[in-house]
Amino acid sequence: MLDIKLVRENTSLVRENLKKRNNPEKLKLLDELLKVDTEWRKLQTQTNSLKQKRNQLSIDVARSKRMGKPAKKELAEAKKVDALIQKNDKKLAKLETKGRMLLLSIPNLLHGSVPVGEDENDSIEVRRWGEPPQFDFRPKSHLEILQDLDLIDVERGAKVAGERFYYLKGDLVLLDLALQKFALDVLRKVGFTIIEPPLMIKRKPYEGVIDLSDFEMVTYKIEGEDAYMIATSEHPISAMFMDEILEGNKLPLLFAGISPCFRKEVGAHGKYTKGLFRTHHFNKVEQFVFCLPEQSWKLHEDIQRNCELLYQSLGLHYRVVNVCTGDIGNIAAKKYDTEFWMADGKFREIGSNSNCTDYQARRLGIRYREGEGKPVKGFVHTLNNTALATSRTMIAIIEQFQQRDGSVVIPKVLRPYMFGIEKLEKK
RNA sequence: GCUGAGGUGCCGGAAGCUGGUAAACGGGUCAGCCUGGAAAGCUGAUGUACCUUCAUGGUACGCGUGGGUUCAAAUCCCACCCUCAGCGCCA
Repeated sequence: MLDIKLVRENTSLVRENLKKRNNPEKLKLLDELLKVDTEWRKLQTQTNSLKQKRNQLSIDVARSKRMGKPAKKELAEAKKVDALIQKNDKKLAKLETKGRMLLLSIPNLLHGSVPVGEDENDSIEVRRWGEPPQFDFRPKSHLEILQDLDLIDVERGAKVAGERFYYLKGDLVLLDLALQKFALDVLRKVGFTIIEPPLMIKRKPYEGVIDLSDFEMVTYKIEGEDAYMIATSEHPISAMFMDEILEGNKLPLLFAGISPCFRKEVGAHGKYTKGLFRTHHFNKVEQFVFCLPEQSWKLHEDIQRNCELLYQSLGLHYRVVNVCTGDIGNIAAKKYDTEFWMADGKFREIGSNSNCTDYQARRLGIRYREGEGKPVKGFVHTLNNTALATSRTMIAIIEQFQQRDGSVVIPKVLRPYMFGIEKLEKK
């Protein structure tokens, strides 16, 4: 959410920003927002003076009563004023809701370094690490390999839980756990606090974190309860300090969240969904940062380095993309996607790193001050970056390190976490 | 899940809870005075929104949240959230 004052006072800046996004709808919404806001302010002022009148009449009534005099005239007048106030209050509430919805739909201000473009094809590759693996045989997809090795059961996953659920088996489970522990160990060493968040959260904090449309498209709701399954630990962690004031001298707060992630994936039609790539739940270690505004751009690069360090230690071939204006979404001011090489020769997303500046924090009411007792200075900045999503990282390992005999070599750094196993192979 | 107590400012914490302008007392922070400088002391300020202005000033809102009754709600009524204590259930 942007600051409504910024929208009012610096409309041209907001307008220019929207033009870059290849989304003319949003410009219309901005105009509507300005109209609603003007109307709201006018009515607010009007209603405030009506309330002043009512308060005065109320005092008059009280005074008359104390002196034992009837106050018929004042009561009648007060009733009239009150009716008007109630009417206005209803209108105000409507305008306020409408204004808030509109304000929420206005996306964040983009950083100057974000490339302007229409869709993912206009995003710019900023670097590439490693070399694509060379095979002297036809490389298989991870799903083929895992099924050949009897490490996954997709059919029974579908029978019991539905499409895009699965059973992981045998050493593949160890690999999943090893990746999580490995990521936590690395992040812990560079100063992150490990967090295991609640896996279900209430509607109100969730509204502060995601777009309304995401409730339908992404999150599972528990029937009959005010509870939603989290789609990533980013959500409960960002909502953690909702409506709180943080001490500036204790920032930045660095959290390494670990949790399963639950996603409906309603809008996944036409996207790549093979095997473990896009499933209804997966495990993930996430980096989440609360910081001062002046710290966020450096930290954005820092946490990018962290996740790349993980992929490099695993020896994976990947590239980093600066996501363009048409594909960046509403919340981030700048976003890097990290994409890994798959056996069909294409790069696909393994993680994404967003600097949300104060956009998320304003919505959640997370502010900061320089120290205890000092006045509140503003909203914190928040950043989130995948450290390691196990499902996609496992795909990368399996497809990039597959062998002619159908086995898969385990990266050396993971072996201490899985009883020294060197290969996934047929038992 | 049940029973009981509670939720008040930047923080602690009291009174009001037989409806009539909420905030004693203590602490923090900021500004001013004092000082060679500081501490202490004294004085004032210290939430949000809207209008107005060069400065400023004015109004409304604010007692966990959302409703209701009333001219008027911290106070009365309803629903919900959370904390603590006890009981119950439970890996």
